[in-house]
Amino acid sequence: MPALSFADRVGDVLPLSAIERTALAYLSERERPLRRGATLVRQNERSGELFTLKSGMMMGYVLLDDGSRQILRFLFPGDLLGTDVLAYGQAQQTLVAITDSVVAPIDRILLAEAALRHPRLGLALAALEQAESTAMADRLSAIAKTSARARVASVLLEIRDRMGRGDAAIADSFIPGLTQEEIGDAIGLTSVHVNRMLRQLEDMRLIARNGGRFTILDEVGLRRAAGHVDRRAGVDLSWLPELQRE
Amino acid sequence: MPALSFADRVGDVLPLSAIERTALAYLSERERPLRRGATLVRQNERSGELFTLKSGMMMGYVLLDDGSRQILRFLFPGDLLGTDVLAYGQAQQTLVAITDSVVAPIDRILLAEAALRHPRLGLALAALEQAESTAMADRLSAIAKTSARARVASVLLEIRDRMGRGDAAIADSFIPGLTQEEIGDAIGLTSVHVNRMLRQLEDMRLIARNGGRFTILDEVGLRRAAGHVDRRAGVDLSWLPELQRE
DNA sequence: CGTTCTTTTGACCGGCGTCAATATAGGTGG
DNA sequence: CCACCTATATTGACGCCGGTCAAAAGAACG
Repeated sequence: MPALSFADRVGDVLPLSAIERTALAYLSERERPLRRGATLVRQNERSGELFTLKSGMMMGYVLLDDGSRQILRFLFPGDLLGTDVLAYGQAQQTLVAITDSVVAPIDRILLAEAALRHPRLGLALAALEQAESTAMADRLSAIAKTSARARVASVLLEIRDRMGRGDAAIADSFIPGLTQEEIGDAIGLTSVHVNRMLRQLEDMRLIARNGGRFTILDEVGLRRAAGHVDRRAGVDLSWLPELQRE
Repeated sequence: MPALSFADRVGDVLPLSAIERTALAYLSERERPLRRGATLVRQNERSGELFTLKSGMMMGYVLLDDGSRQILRFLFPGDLLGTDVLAYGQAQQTLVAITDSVVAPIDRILLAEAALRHPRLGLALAALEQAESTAMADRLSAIAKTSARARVASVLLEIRDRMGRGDAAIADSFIPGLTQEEIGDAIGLTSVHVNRMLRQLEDMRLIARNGGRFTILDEVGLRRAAGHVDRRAGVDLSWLPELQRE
């Protein structure tokens, strides 16, 4: 089962006391459904909320001066969205639903108050931000140093892994639900070249495609084609000192 | 004057009470000098400390499977280094001194205890991490979408801006102290091509070079060549609710 | 004052973007 | 349920940006 609520996500990182968990659950009681293609937050828009993605799939991107779009991350259930409102007065990226989705809004002031009452939450947030930074560093390295084919293979594996976390049945056959243009905007390629690379991977018998459905035929080979992007260790806050006052 | 201590850096983001400031100052009392080229932390090394850079210039990089190096960030006085030990048991990047430098180590357990006693610190840390993520997103976008010339122009401007923060006299003439290979490793180019782009910028009368010294001849032109990398807003935590218990 | 690192320049070429044409799918109104 | 219409996918031709290889000239350092 995927982590769906905010409390679950923080709890992945840090064992929460019952009191902490209750405080967090209180923050994200509401739910808000989004249609495919709907914009949740617009870049540079002033906002005082962040969100948890409860179901569906979304993306965060920035628009560059030349009008092109850089997709920074794909978002899956359990992910925190729009955390930039913690540090900035306005959103730093646009958040759009790729499929029909449900998010739970969290008011940043309520969140801050919870963190002031339960100080471990602030550190857990810092750790989650750190993990996000590290993931972004991996993507940056991949874009800067690896070939188009490796990047396409890599993004396929990532999507599969992250979709699969919700449904173990999606072992090696899945429907990304992304256009080739979106894939390209995420990894710094044109849609035309993404298409060529997908054909190559197909010709190499690493994947098969049928309609929108992808099947991984040779996971080891695909992973090798991706250039061995070893997954980093998970967040670990077990070293945190205990301090009563709960 | 640049922010040099950890308390100063956090204080940039959040007005600190005297008690908070004292608690932070206590964390980074020691100093540790580093020779040019010295490695402070090695990737994948287990560590329980983070650092503030008090003087000098450093860089953080990762080594990729093909043996190449991706420089993730250049570090200047006031910056926090090695914050990944907060979320991970081991360092996620290698930290090396580019010039002779001085760092102040901060024990992560002591830092965590301080944050548990002064909860606003945890949120400030989260905000600083968020800012780092945003900066990395900018670099990723630049590497993915802009030309080699724009990236070189951009990194020159960034280095100048960040060096200049320490010494206002360094308005438009400065010595980066980076090899062209290091510049290339930061922006995803070979040193050969960095050299070609520097020559182009010189031929365009945007910059001049003399030994290791760079002079910006036409800042507007250089900024245009860099592709209008608009600086994002600074971190702002003024919305944080007050909550006694200090 | 040699040795090694860095810079500089030229020749060459391949990966990926651009442009364009066609096929296919999805979605909408009638 | 069909006709139309737009978004997406696919493929080919062509060209350029930036990598690779190589050689030589500085520059730094013991």
